[in-house]
Amino acid sequence: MTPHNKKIPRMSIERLPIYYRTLCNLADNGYLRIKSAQLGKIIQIEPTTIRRDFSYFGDLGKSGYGYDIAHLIQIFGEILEVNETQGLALIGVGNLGRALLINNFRRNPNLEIVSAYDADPHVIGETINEVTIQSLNELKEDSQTQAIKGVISTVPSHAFQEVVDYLVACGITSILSFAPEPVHVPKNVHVRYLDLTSEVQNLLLLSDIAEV
Amino acid sequence: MTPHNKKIPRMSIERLPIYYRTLCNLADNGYLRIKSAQLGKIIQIEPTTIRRDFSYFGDLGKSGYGYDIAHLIQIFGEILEVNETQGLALIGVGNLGRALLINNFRRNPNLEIVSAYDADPHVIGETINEVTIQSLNELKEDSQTQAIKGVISTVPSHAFQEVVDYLVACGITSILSFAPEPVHVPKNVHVRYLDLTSEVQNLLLLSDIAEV
DNA sequence: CCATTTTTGTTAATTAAATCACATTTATAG
DNA sequence: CTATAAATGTGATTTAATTAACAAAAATGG
Ligand SMILES: NC(=O)c1ccc[n+]([C@@H]2O[C@H](COP(=O)([O-])OP(=O)(O)OC[C@H]3O[C@@H](n4cnc5c(N)ncnc54)[C@H](O)[C@@H]3O)[C@@H](O)[C@H]2O)c1
Ligand SMILES: NC(=O)c1ccc[n+]([C@@H]2O[C@H](COP(=O)([O-])OP(=O)(O)OC[C@H]3O[C@@H](n4cnc5c(N)ncnc54)[C@H](O)[C@@H]3O)[C@@H](O)[C@H]2O)c1
Repeated sequence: MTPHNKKIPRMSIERLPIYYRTLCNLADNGYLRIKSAQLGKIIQIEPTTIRRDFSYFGDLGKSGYGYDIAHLIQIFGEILEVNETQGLALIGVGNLGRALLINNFRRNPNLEIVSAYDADPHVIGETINEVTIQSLNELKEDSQTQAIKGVISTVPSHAFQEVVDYLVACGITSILSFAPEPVHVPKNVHVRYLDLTSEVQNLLLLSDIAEV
Repeated sequence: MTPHNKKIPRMSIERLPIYYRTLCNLADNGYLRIKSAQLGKIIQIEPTTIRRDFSYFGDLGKSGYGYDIAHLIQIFGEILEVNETQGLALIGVGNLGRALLINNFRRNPNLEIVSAYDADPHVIGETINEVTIQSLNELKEDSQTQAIKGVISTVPSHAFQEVVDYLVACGITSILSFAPEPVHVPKNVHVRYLDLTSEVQNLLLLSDIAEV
């Protein structure tokens, strides 16, 4: 059997980071192999969903044996490009941005906030975790001299569209926002939202609507 | 036509908070009515999806007119229970938890972190934004004297299962975690994850796999 | 008041995701 | 080496979500 050539479903890709992280944890704990049923127990995904997901990335398992954890990590790590540093820029170093910068993806060696920007003159010039906060208009030049693969924005909603317009002008195409303000961008630019309020509201809602 | 009696799809419920927020913004800006097509433009959802979603909650629109914004806000607000304060507890007041507590859902008058807990004696006793940080084992009593509708956890992954076990013992059934550690809970307990690393990895991935 | 336009709500069609079910492969034990 | 057990990978099926298409309803403009 050869690897699929069908288009890989969006949801299978979305689950890759979870697979990757879980497999790394297992490897760290000395495990060498895993069966879809065991993995499913850990991350609460049906084994059959796991097997189908994996099948999109090649013939990764062995019948009667399971999957070699190191091999899965190798394959998934390649897709996630964990062997090259993915430089990120942080826009808005308020309370939330500061927390992200202090942590700076400690657990993910290949993700790194390499530069940070703010509009507040009181904040500009301050150094946190070896990153010196700059004025946002320095980003254009920075993005030419260093690889910035994406941006995390923790600016307030009211500033977000304006910031995004500037980022787009700088050639940034991947933006993750903590402000839920919907923005308009060219279709080659991707904006994802991490919407805390919606998450909390849904959490409370789905508990109310007592489970199936 | 009468309201549906079919089961409301998960995804329609998931979108409610976004509808609600957007409609409130429109109302704040003086708008009185909205058409599914306009709303779709703003939040990037197909008008037909919006109309179908709305239809689950009653006969809310008028042909040739659109939807009355105040009416939608009323209906959706009721479902989201925005008129009763939803008390939340915060567990883990490190850098991230602190940012959440300082903000404390400023923009959402009905969501409120009413108590905060940590394990670190240096942190316990400190007051942030009128909330005094307590030892986690105070939560059991607190949850009996004040309504805690849900918990936000910003404790490190390695502590999360232990914290969750305690929360479950206290009768908490809704938990939002910033640590991606998968935990086991009874099936009446809901855990949602806000997984920053996965979001970033997917953001970069989906940009690589150049858009459809 | 009537004709035209707009826009909803929903049935039908489509697309996407998850799951079932099982033939096939490999491991293992005797 | 063979028989048995275990687990994968994938067609077939089911379930869920989205989108298309359009009849019916309401508004608007003579
Ligand atoms: N903190 C939370 O609990 C929380 C929760 C949910 C969502 N959010 C979202 O994240 C945003 C940030 O939260 P926060 O608590 O860090 O707020 P904050 O006010 O502490 O920080 C915002 C930062 O953005 C900077 N900024 C403003 N306009 C800018 C611009 N045009 N360019 C560059 N920087 C600019 C400000 O100077 C400030 O440092 C919030 O507005 C909200 O939309 C925060
Ligand atoms: N900060 C980030 O950028 C970031 C990004 C992604 C995910 N996260 C997740 O959020 C978690 C918290 O992030 P942070 O930056 O605030 O870390 P942090 O270390 O600053 O804060 C963690 C807090 O949890 C407390 N704690 C530890 N064990 C506890 C227990 N058993 N009971 C109660 N409190 C306990 C600690 O005392 C500390 O105050 C991280 O471990 C990570 O899993 C953080």
